[in-house]
Amino acid sequence: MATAARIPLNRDRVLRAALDLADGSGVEAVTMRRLGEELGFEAMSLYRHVANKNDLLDGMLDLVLAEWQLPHRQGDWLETIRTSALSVHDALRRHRWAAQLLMTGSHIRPARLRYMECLLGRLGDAGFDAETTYHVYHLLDGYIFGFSLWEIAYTAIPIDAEVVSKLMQTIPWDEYPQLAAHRDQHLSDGPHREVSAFEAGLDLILGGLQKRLVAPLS
Amino acid sequence: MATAARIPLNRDRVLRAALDLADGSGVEAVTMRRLGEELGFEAMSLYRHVANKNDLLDGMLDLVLAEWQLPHRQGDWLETIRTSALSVHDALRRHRWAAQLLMTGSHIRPARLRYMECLLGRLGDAGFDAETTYHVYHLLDGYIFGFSLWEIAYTAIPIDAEVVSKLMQTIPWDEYPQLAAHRDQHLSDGPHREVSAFEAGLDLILGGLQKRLVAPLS
DNA sequence: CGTTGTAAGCTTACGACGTAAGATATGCAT
DNA sequence: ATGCATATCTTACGTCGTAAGCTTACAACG
Repeated sequence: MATAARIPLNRDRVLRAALDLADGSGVEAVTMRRLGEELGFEAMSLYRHVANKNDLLDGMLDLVLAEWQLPHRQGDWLETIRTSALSVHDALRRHRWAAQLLMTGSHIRPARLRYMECLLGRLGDAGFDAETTYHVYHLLDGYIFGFSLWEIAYTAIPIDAEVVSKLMQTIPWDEYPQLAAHRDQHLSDGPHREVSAFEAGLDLILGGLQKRLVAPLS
Repeated sequence: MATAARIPLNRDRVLRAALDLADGSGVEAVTMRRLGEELGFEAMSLYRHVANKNDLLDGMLDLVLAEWQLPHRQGDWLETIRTSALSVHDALRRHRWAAQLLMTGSHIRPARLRYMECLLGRLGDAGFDAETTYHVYHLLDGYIFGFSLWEIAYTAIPIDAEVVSKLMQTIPWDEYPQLAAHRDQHLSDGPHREVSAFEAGLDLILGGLQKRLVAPLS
């Protein structure tokens, strides 16, 4: 660390170090002092390259948003939106902290706007009228980001032996027989390991939407 | 405030004051010092009634979870789950900060476990086999909480004239024509005001699930 | 060569935060 | 009056983001 320390700092180095730190230790570990230490500089030196902490977080978020695949305007609309949704889901899973940042407002980034624009355009091209597009957009956006957020919240902690034994002891399982059975399914290997609830729900929604599109008055 | 100050403190008073403070000024305004001030006591006095800040947040969350309507085990399963989902959605909208707390783990409360137990039981009663119940549970839970979370994040700021004018200036709308149209729909009155995307998506999912239940191999 | 301007990094300090440790006050049983 | 338990307050520590100002390093120019 000491050898590389004197390579001068720049915004990109700061942002990538912050991203690595967040990936490894969670976004709450990203403090100016800790980040400075990681880079071999004093905390206040970072302010030469980043306006303030919020700007730092924005920059980190931009790096994640760059991993999204936008719903482009050619090909089957169902397939396009499906692929894009999965890429968003995956990017957020790779950087769990990003979901938190997306929620705590004031982080509306250009890439996010571009995503919205593309999705809205794709829905219009698919044949939805303006009124329907308005609702379908909210539905899809809410599902894609919401589900991802929730899933991330529940898989934030890696499930090792210690966590399992703690859960086993903390919760009065005899009061919750159904939940205990569900827990066993989680802990056992089996066919359910291969299925993604996110994909399943997405397909239910997309399937329903397609039916509405073909026969809107049914 | 000074007159009521000498009514002795108790856990319930502390929790309700914290809830009011969070409802009014956001969960980030709930600091021990500010909360003490609100009650007319010193910050450290609160620790007689609350183990630490995490315990305080847990207590606040319990008050919100008490507003959830569990999916009971009689009547039509679709209707039961639908009603319960709407009650969760509404409770979280009433206390937006609660969504944030639900996400940042370690806040698994008994009421949340009871909710899980009920929903799992209801799915089993409805006729889903164990394997399907496992996935349908994840799907519904992810949708209900996820969508609510996302919706709350995007409606956290009350939309007044100032916010609107700021958005108008900040965003280069000519780069995003579709988004501009969507914005206009938001700002205009019209039939879309009456429709809830949350309900629409929920119905798409529940409808799809019912079809699977009736004809699982279609 | 010295001088000087600028950018990069560092030091110190302030007011927030959660909370540990211990001092004080209040009320009640003896 | 005395003793004790409970409730409240005081002081202090280490964390955070960051404002203000200082020091260093280097390039341009005479």
